[in-house]
Amino acid sequence: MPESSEKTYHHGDLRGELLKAAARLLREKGVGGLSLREVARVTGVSHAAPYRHFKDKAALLAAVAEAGFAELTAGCRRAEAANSDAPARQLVDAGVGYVLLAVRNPERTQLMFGGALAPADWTPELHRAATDAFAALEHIIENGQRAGAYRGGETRELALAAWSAVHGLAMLVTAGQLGDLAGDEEQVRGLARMVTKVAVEGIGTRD
Amino acid sequence: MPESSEKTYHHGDLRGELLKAAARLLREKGVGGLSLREVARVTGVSHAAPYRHFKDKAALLAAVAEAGFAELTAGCRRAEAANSDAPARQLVDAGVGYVLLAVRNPERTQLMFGGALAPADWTPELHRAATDAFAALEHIIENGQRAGAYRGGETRELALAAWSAVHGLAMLVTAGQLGDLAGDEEQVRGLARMVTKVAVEGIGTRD
DNA sequence: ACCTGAACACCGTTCAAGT
DNA sequence: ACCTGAACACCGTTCAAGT
Repeated sequence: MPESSEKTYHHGDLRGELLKAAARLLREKGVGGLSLREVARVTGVSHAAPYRHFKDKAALLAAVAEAGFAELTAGCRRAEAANSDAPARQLVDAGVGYVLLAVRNPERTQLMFGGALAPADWTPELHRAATDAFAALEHIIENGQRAGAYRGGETRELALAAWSAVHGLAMLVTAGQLGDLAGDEEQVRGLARMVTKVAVEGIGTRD
Repeated sequence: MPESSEKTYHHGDLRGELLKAAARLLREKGVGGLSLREVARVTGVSHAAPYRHFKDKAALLAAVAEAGFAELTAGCRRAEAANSDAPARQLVDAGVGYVLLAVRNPERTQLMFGGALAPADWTPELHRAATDAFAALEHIIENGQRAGAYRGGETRELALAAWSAVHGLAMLVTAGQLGDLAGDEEQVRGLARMVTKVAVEGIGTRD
């Protein structure tokens, strides 16, 4: 509640406020329970106002998902930078980070990967963000191949195998398929490390 | 359109018809586009009638998801039976079957794992069906351990690693994250085989 | 026992109109 | 330029009433 402008039609950044409110409501009520009207209500604006800033509800959700992919990419790059010359550790760190990020934002993860956003609702920006995240992972695999830690050949395939393993665990945990692990971050970390290590073994040299 | 009963308040099996209609609409319009009112409309019954057979919309969806888990379990058992004394082949077959089943029913897979069903909406029957599917996979891993193909120790952990890999690929494909592979079943089969083999290597003996 | 029809409180989206 | 308020066509769910 800024004292300066009192009520100058929401001091400029309605778009940003809607985004923040949407992220919060998503976390609280889940993707099914989030309504555009409530986002507007909570932001203190009429239910038609969001349409000045987003084409429709899906566009708002796409923007939230985009931020999620950006965090995934950043985590991957951090893991790479923190373990130069240790490709296997790069991959394990990135994998653990991926799963932890998912478990800390289960509803957003469902939004990103669960099909709440129909293919037609994927904005070009969202596509870019998702592609970037995969590229960051692929880069880590490439490092490992160059160092002779992983077998040669199709980098894309090895990256897909590693991604699948980590992504699968993340989805199983966020869906609650493995029991209620949401609180027990240490256990999640352990499972993520185990699964990622199996992937490292699986794509490793020697055969 | 049976000629016998003409219109005797829908010849007995409204529950079954609703289930069938729901499965069809789910496939056609996705989990977000499916409404209980349309299920009723398509079945030729008033929009309040389904409530005689299902507590609410979530209960109907849960029943559809349940059937999906049952198919998963059946596929696993088929893969096991078809490859007795070849544990690695059991796992690869089961994995490929898992991914193919998902890609053939993308919307149902999103329903089963995508979080459209809130935790509170998981019926006991649905929980049972999901647990059974994991148990069927675990059994295949156990075979491999007994045969000395996989390393000893926690069967649950090895099974989780394998499940994560296969599940991750299935979710990435059905979410369209890997491009539009829905049509190209041969390519999906190839990717599934590759990912499952990496998992077999990863949990294999020798280190 | 099983289904209907009206009713209620919500949605997403559009559009004229206000400042 | 940016927002409002009424309107429209939908929802899920409930409940008295019909057969």
